[in-house]
Amino acid sequence: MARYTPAEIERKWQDAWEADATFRACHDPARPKYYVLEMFPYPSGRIHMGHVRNYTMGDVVARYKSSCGFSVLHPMGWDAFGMPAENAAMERGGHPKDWTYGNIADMRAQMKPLGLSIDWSREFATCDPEYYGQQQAMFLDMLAAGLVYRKNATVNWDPVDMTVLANEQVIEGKGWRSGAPVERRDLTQWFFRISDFADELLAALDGLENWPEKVKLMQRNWIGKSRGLQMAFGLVDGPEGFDRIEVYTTRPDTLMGASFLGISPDHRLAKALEDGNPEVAAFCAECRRMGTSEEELETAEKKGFDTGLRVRHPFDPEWELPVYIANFILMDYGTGAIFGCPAHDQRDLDFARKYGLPVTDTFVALEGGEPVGEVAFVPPKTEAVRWLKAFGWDEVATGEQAIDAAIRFCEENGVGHGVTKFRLRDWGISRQRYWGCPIPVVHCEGCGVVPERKENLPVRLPDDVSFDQPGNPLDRHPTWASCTCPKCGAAARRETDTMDTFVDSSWYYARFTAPHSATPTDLAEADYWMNVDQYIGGIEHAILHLLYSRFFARAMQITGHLPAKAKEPFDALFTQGMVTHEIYMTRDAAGRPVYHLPEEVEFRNGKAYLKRPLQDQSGDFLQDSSGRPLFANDVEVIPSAKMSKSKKNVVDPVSIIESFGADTARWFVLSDSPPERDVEWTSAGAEAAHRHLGRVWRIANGIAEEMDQGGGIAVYESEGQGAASGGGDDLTLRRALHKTIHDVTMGIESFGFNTSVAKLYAFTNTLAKSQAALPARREAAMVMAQLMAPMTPHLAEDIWSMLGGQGLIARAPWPKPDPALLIEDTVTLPIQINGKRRSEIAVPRDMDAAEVEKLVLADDAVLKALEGGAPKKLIVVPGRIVNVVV
RNA sequence: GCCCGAGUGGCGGAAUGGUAGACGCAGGGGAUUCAAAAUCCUCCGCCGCAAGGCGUGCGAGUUCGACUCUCGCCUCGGGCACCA
Repeated sequence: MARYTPAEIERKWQDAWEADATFRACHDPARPKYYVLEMFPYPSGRIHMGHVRNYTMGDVVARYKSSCGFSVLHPMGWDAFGMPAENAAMERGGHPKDWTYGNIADMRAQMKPLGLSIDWSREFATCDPEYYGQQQAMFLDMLAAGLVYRKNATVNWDPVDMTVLANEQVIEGKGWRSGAPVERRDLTQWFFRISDFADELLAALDGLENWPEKVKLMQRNWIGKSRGLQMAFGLVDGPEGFDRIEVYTTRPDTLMGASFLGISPDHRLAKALEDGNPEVAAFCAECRRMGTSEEELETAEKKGFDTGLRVRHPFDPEWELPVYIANFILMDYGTGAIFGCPAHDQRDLDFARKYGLPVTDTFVALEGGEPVGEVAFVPPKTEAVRWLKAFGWDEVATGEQAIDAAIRFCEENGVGHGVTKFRLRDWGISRQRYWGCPIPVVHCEGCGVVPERKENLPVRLPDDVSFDQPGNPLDRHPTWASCTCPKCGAAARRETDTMDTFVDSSWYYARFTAPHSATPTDLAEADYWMNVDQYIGGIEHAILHLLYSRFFARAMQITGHLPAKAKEPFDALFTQGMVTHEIYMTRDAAGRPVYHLPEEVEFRNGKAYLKRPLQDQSGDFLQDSSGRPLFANDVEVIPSAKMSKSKKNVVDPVSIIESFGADTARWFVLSDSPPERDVEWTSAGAEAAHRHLGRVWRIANGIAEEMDQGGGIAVYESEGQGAASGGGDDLTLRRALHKTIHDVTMGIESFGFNTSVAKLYAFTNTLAKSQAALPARREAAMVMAQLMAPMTPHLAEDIWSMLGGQGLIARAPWPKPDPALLIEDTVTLPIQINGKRRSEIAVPRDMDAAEVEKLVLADDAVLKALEGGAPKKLIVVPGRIVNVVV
């Protein structure tokens, strides 16, 4: 008997699509367009199951929309700049360019067998000079439009490697490679003025109806719009040039509870004090040894240094407060200075207890009203509290009311003014690295910073670089930075910083609409294809990548590279979960964990064993603490975690495709878990998926064989429609089929792919057991193949073709359910007694409530529960449920 | 530390405020087979002989009815501006 052979049919149908150019995106004004985009991958060298899941979801949408008559754009590219290429060059030699392009070739070869409906003619990598040259052109346009500027910013500096470190390269305050304590250092860097757009980026979130609420909320919090009071505390005998400290606070209502002033170690005053005082200098230096990440600042022990300076409270000249330099105050936010109100802020309270500062309650809870001890009293601003120190509002008022009144009071008394501030900071894009897009400016002694001329773009990265010494290879390259000033022609020096790789990924979606245009975009193409109708990617990009892209779309509109309608580039966003796997661990003689790949482990009687004893790199067998070879019954199974190389819990899609085929991998990653949640890869699940596809194929093949015996396809062409009028088993099958069309379609439309898969499983069972006539079963199998086509396209084509379908299933129109077949004549009404299901009755769909009540009251279970009495209440929800309250 | 999310059988999960556990995995029983693989049929939340009772992380609440809504906890995961 014929068998399902994925290796053969997948190759066959991929060739057929290729020959047909099925997935070539076609600018067809006569058809509505649909742009589906998955976040493009970083070319690490291997695709992983997360990629398979991400791209399969996009492929389902792309193929489905194509069947629905849309002209679909579904491109793929590579987010190809970034640190791993340089790390590889440092660790293993070689060149980042070779490493990256080699990885791209490998990953493309691994991806192609998945049978994704991608228009590969639009492929590009962000490290292509063609791409980054256009990015440089846009940078120059943005510079001319005033969207880019330079200022000082703080970086992590490794004093041994003489290099700037990324936050992830700082481990417990030390450089990951050198182990040297990291310092903070100020460098002049390029910034995009994203904070000018803060209010708009915030307001426009409301219009993004098809974005997940959680992503919008995260962005709202990130932008962090706040209304507060900016005011000054007068210094008592401050140093020369300092008579006041400007403070921004969102809680001016607690001003009467202030007990100290805190300033950032990077504050102008702190720097001035450092000069004359070694102790201050030492404290600030210690603060600067911390990393730059917010996480590190917030979790570090809160420390302060009493400057000895005092300020006067604005409401009482006799009331003086100490001024501390504190390690947790960011210079970038507000004014770099705060007043501390320990009673109503936990961090301030911890600080006050540590340094023996007073704690003054300004309000207490309406009930209870205990004074603050070791836990600050921080109720929601909407909660009414009793004020002990109000100035200008009622004794009982909410925080919000008090804040408004406090701002008003302060403004009236000339103490300060209400201001709106944003947490969002400008986007620093300078990176002191080689493998990124060069910033196209020139430093000229006479003219200063001069933009490169557009005709000189791209400013290409030099190929002759080495990574065998510390520092930025561009900076120490003997000739690359030497150039002439575009303005005066004098000898000048190129900017050696490159751009943040987030810049690359902030406009690639626009480039896909015209990937080979000689300008960053082609407005006619952008106008047809934009916006991205469905964007799909990981939740880890919820804030930065998506916010930067939204900013870039606006900047591109201002500089004429995108039409106004593309201001919000992603109409709909879907964030998918990760693929996880169990971790298999043993311990070596020293008790250190040793991790094992899934393929090294086998299961017997529910326990995990190693297939063969472990060897180390030199081939010696590893031993456990008692000297036995590490082998059987030593494997500890740790619950699922994100797949990572270090834990070896990775499953290689290539080996899955080789043993089961792409359709099985695709079917599996779509089944089981809802797309937005993590899915656990299990070999049993993969085998089940494969078994099912084989079953579907066999059912279809059986129908095809019956057809052959009955005279071939032609006989059924004319009878196909006749199936609709058949009664009995034919009708039952067709009802189930049309219900399945409806359910699967709804599942795809709502990103409930797992439920679509479940409905297809269920329908397969129905079809397998159906006694319907051959034409009805043939129709059912063909429609089922169509419904499966977005998920398992090769299998679907094969079934379509063996049952006599015309052309490619990829080009067949999506089936529509017949409404008449969706309505059941009889419905089963569950009967609840006091909310618990106790019985059920079958009634005609449209029976009126009074009739239903009569039947219910005659039901055995109801009679028993009533014990002869009357029900207290009888609720009939027509067509759904009945509840009897006794 | 701050922000966001998720918790349902042995496992992954399903369920417009209306039959909790669809569908799949694992497991039990059976058919087929010399035997096995493959395939097919069937049972399967927990306690209980049964009647019945209990069940959606924990504790309250709203409702005729709550996995679903509200409040308070617990646990796990993601993000925190130079990883991408």
